[in-house]
Amino acid sequence: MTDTTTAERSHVRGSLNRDRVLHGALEFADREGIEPLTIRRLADHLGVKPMTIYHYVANKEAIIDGMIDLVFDEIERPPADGAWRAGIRSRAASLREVLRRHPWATPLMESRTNPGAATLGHHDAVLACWYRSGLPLELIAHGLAVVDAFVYGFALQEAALPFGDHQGDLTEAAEEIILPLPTGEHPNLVRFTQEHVLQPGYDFGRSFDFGLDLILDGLEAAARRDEDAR
Amino acid sequence: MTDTTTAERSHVRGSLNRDRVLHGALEFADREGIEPLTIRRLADHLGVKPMTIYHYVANKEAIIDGMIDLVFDEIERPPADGAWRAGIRSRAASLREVLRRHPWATPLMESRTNPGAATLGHHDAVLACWYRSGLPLELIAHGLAVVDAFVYGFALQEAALPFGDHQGDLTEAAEEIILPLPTGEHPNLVRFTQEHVLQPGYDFGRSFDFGLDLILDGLEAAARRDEDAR
DNA sequence: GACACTACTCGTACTTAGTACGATGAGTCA
DNA sequence: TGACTCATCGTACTAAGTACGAGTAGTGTC
Repeated sequence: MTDTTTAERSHVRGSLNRDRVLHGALEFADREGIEPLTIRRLADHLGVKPMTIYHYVANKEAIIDGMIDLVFDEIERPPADGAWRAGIRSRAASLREVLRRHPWATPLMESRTNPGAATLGHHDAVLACWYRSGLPLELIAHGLAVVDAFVYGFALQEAALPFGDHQGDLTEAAEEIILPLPTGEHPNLVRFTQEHVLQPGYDFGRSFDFGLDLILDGLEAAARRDEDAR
Repeated sequence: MTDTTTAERSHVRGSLNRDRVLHGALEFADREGIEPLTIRRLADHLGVKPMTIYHYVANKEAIIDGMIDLVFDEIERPPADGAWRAGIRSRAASLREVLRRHPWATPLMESRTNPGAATLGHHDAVLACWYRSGLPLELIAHGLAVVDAFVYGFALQEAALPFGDHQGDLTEAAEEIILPLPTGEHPNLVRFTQEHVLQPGYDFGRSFDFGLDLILDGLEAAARRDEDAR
């Protein structure tokens, strides 16, 4: 969205720049996770020595701020026109997809105190869509909070699934963690695992569309009730 | 829930034990956050030297596992009888309250691969309540995922609010972050801040009950539709 | 009462982080 | 050519996690 022209390098001498640092960090975190992301390893990944990085960013915190802003930049914004419900829906779906690509980011998205341009722009565009709905302000605020809570929480749960969400891993993990439990102590956990999680075709992600539509339906119903009440 | 008898200390000599380590860590994290929680600082907090701690826990990861299990232990479980909706509702409210007391815990609740007894027991009790609802399995799975996603996501957002959620802090933060933005660049952000967030009596938390009821209503409606369809 | 034993505590030190400070060297322009 | 600039990096300091093994204070035994 915010187009990252590679322009501003007037001095071509340097092979590195802030952009490459941030994208390198993003790649690294996607592959290895955010905890293993250290300045030294990032430097290796970028083919430079650790201290070189500090020429482009103030410190590690600034790198994380920048990474989160890159993530926000990837999220599809609701179009400036069209039905609000479709806009909110597709933005929510996009947010979820982006968080699947960057599972380490979920807990950080709303907790950074130094929002970047893409972050602010994204939130502004989302608010624009909500405002366009014509819903009463109270409902807009509720909708905003509930939809985002749902998407972030869902992403948090998806991130906790044994990686890749390629069936096999999940099956394996379920069998390793749940089934060997002391016999009979957690009957419901075992039952649910066996008759649902371990069934062929099981897909946690299916609950996403279900939940999102459930929430949007509920909001529209509330809007109708609200309208009738005046 | 899992009652933590101080019994198993047959040798009274030691002033420390695993329990005190974990509770100390919990207190520390509640007060200072989880990042500042280091073995050295925890040792200070407990009045011992760092290496003493390792007599009671294998390593820092084990401390975090234990802390999360303590948090799960604080969550009110749905009672073994009574209406499922009330059980799910009060458990969700309790989960949210617990996560408010331990905001650092939210991202970790579902991502630890070494669940403790309280964690497993909690999930088993929640599943029991869902099963008691008599909803079709597919709906149970959706309900489970959607309610938890909502609560965790909501907690994540609440944790991101300038601490204490004592009005003043939030007002201050909103004024410091949003209002000084480049004039006119984020009209919706500014508008929403002014006409909603900065209004007297604003309370983000109100959206919790709204969202939770919206989801539960939606589930009941889906259950009715499902029943009619057979 | 002396002694060995055990459980707990801690001192020391090694490894891996973040990063301050200043040196080096390559290109640029006068 | 020499002064200047800027990107890169070497060195080193501080703070983490924690391995290893030494001290020590009770306890039970003869």
